[in-house]
Amino acid sequence: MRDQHPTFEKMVQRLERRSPLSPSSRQALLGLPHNLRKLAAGAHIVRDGDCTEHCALLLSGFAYRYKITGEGARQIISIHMAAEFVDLQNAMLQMSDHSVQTLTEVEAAMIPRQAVQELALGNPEIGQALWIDTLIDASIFREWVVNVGRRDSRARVAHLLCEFSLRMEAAGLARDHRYELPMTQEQLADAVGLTSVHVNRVLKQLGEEGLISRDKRSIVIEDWDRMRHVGDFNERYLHHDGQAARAA
Amino acid sequence: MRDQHPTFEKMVQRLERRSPLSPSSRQALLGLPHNLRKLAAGAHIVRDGDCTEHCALLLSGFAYRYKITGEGARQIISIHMAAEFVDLQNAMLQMSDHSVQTLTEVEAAMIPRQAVQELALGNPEIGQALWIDTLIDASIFREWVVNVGRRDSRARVAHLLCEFSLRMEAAGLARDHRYELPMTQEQLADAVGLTSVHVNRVLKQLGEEGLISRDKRSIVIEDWDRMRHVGDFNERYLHHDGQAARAA
DNA sequence: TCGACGACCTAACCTAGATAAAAGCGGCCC
DNA sequence: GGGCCGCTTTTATCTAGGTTAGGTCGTCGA
Repeated sequence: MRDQHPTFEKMVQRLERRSPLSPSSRQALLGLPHNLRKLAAGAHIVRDGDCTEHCALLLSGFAYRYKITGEGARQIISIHMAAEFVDLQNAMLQMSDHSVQTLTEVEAAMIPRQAVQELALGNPEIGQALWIDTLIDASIFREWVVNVGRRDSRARVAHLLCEFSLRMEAAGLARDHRYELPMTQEQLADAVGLTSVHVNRVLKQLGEEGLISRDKRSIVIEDWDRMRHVGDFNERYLHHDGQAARAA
Repeated sequence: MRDQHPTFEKMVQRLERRSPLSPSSRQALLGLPHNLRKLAAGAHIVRDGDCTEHCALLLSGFAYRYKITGEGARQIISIHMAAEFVDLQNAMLQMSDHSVQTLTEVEAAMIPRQAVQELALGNPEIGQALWIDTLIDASIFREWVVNVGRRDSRARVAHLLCEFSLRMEAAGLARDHRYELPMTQEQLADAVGLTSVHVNRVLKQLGEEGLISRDKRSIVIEDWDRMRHVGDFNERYLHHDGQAARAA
């Protein structure tokens, strides 16, 4: 596979944080066959109903997962960033039940789903690491159900900004609660189940209260503790910390 | 393990619908060590923050997964029925990020998490089957994000009733869109992100429109097609159909 | 037989957030 | 330099669903 994109290394580190990997497993992951694709902002990686033949690993840029209701409303279900797999979900399930679209320009490694499956089946250590990775995705989905189902608009937006901040930092893409939000207010609205008008009001208010400041798309969380409180944010669900699974 | 509870067999069938299992894998699953527990309605199986040592397989009865917000509101995240694992999620992740409580009297097989992990690591076929099982849970979470984020009250309730109907039938617990709903209107409300008062309004309205009829907790969906439409329900996300993964 | 309790139901009123419509405001392309 | 387009911001108005409060009904236990 010639010289590997450096983000592969980050992906392996990400998996390793939760699940031990032997040197050979590490090599196997780094050696996954793939071809590189450059995608413009707004391009689709997977569409609802596709029978996916590839599993995309994001090498740079951002993407989001969404569904459209019968009424035509969009709900964004998760946001993904470099070193994350999009559609490990769909690599194992025959047909995609949702769409994934890029937020920014994206470089992605398209890995044949066969290769992922064979690796997971042939190497239980890797199988387990990938499994845990999807379990953490599921944990984030659960938190989003709560966010959208039971928090008011202020908390919803604050919660999303907090989640983003921590995930960006964990990915090495931000520091000091300061980052570039790669989405429009309309996309933000579709992520928290509000309208863009109302998201705008909330952002303004959070600014006036000194909780955040922003300039164009860049966000600074000025008062992390208060923001955490306003957003009812507890990072435990991200499972960023340590060992997820004890070795059996 | 003496004589196995018959629901173990159903659990194996459930897994087999999506992922092939050899006879020996089947035997290994049936032979999982466990002890039986009988739980009263309203008992906790796992609490948010617990370090779980067991993974519960529901043998009879119903349970639900939920989180409580800082404001004290409850969001129900999923409902589980016989032959389903609750907390396969938590068996692999160190600490539970949510609670699971019984809706009815429940018999559960408490399987030591070590045993599940060893089996998944030692037998990739089983590892894959369990992985896929959790991926389907995740797919349901995604649909719930949409339900709660972007559908109006009528559609939300209808959607939940449709999902329940199909899942009950798939589990052999119902027929002809007729079933016993094992939850109060308040729990229903917490599942769809509404108040119980409003759920009551909506149920009444669905009844008046001839979409459902009910008597105490028992529900009959009188007009499945219309109900499906009202609830914007597309069962694909349940992945009930066939092969989820092609054998590698 | 009488509470006590839990679930269900209803009605009157209120508000958070939706909707609609338009004005600013950069870019960017020609 | 001018026009267009996508995004943000704002204002005014409306409504779906929340809140509060109370009533009904069935069950269970004393």
